[in-house]
Amino acid sequence: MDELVPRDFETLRATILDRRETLPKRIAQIAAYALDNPDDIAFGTAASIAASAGVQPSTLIRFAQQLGFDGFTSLQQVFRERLRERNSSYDERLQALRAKADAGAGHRAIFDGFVAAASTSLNDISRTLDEAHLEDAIALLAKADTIYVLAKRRSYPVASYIAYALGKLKIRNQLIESAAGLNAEMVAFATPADAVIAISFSPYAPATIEEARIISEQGVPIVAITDSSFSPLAQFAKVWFEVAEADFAGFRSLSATMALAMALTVGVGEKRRSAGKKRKA
Amino acid sequence: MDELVPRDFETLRATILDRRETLPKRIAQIAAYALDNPDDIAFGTAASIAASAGVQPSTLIRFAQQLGFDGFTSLQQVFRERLRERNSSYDERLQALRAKADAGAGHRAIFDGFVAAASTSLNDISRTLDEAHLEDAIALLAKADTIYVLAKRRSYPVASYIAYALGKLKIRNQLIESAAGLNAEMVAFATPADAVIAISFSPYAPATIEEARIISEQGVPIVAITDSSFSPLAQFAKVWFEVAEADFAGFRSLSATMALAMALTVGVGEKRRSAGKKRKA
DNA sequence: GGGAATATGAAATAATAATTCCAATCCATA
DNA sequence: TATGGATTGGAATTATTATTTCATATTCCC
Repeated sequence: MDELVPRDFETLRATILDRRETLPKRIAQIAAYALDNPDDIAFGTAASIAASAGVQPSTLIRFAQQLGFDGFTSLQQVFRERLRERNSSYDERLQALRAKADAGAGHRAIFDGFVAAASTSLNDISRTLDEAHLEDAIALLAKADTIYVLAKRRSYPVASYIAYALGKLKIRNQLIESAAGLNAEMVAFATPADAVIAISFSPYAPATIEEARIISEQGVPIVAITDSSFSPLAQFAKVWFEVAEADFAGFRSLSATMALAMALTVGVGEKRRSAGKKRKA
Repeated sequence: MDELVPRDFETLRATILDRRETLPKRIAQIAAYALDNPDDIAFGTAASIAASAGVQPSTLIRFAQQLGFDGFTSLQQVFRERLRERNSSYDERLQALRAKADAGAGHRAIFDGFVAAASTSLNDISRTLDEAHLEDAIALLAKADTIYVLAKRRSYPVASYIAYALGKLKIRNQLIESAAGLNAEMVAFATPADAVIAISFSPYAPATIEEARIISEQGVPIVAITDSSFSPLAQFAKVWFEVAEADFAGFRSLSATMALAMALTVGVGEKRRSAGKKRKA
């Protein structure tokens, strides 16, 4: 043995590419197949992989041995490890990144942390979103005259994006902003024929809660996006979604909330378009 | 057989959680282990998994059979398929989802589309972000008296989040909003001792470009987040980032931009904190 | 073109892993 | 507390899969 055995996928890949020219035909064939279909190597049996690649199982083993492994099985470990890595819970990565950032490991670590927090949140909501709630919420919003959008502080960016998207889709909407202190008046215009999208996470902005309470007492149905069933928003809402956003460096991600918000918005647009002919006539 | 066999991981997971209460002790033990360590199930052998979970291999097989599989092997397929899925390029998934949404496959497909678009964008920026630019941008912003934040329309939510985060971090900042039409005056206050974060994507909001031009002519350094080197913002900027956001149903994701924006913001906070003693004294 | 070294195919063999079976144990119920 | 049914442990069996072997083919020098 004149060499170290590649223990991780990237090294292995580099080694293979490096020797590509010098490999015998069939071995090169399996080498190419391995780089093109790493998942198959990870999961398949020697026989099945060999068949897919159009070689004999023994060739596959020779390939592994040529790379310094003692057999196909240990080569396969590297491919499996790769999947594990790639897949290793974002939560763990996030944990590691938080530690790294705390230790002052540069700004790239901070950036990676935010990316990981966003990814975690997206994974999470993807798993937990209740489809029936989504349908209910869209149905409710689609028949509203005006959609009011209510969110402050940290959640405000989501509200402003919803308002932008609704505008683009030509859906009448009103963002309840606090700039001029006219919120109470704005809220007073809402009727049961309208609807509200309200967004708030712990610690809940008091103004959001208060306005949600008032508006629900006027009989206006509310779709809420919040973070737990104990949220005061949940009790005012006709339909509510629980969204758990991962946080990093003290700032929670908005990615999951954004995705849900956009799905609601575009969903409403779709629903109106397909139901439009009847009503608008 | 009184039931359908779960063919995908999510269904399987739901089935397991559903029956958790009614399962015999050892079976419940392996069930919990399976949900906690899905990767181990995907790659391990019946014997190794059983050992890790503290049960007999036969129990593992009974577990599988109880769920309707005909053995451990077919149960394992589901866990392997999950890894394959998770790992299969988000781009391909996005493609499929777009088609599905176009075909009117319900609102869940729309939601999945936005999640996939966000994930794709995050993956992408994670790969392509230039670390040196990040350092430069943070250095530039950290020494600014006031950070001006400039973005309209689609990018406005990002700007508002930046402003919120800067405020939280006690960093003086000014969001250039258009509400009262006083932008020109606001912009006129900026000096070369300040800095700007400007965000704009094609089709570039004319107001953003115009204000960026004016402010750069006043000698105020600009950090830009935009989508190509041809962007008019890029030419006014001292440092600029290229961010490619995937789009779905006509709306581009903001997740990558958000992650970058947060990294800049928190990065500036960090830098100020570590340099603070010198300057503030 | 001849011959040695190398590469390949196919089947035999060895290893490993899944499954089955049965005795022992646990648990609920009368 | 006895009894039947369900559950569990552990070894025996069966199936599957990796590896080895050897005969055959190919390639590369001289």
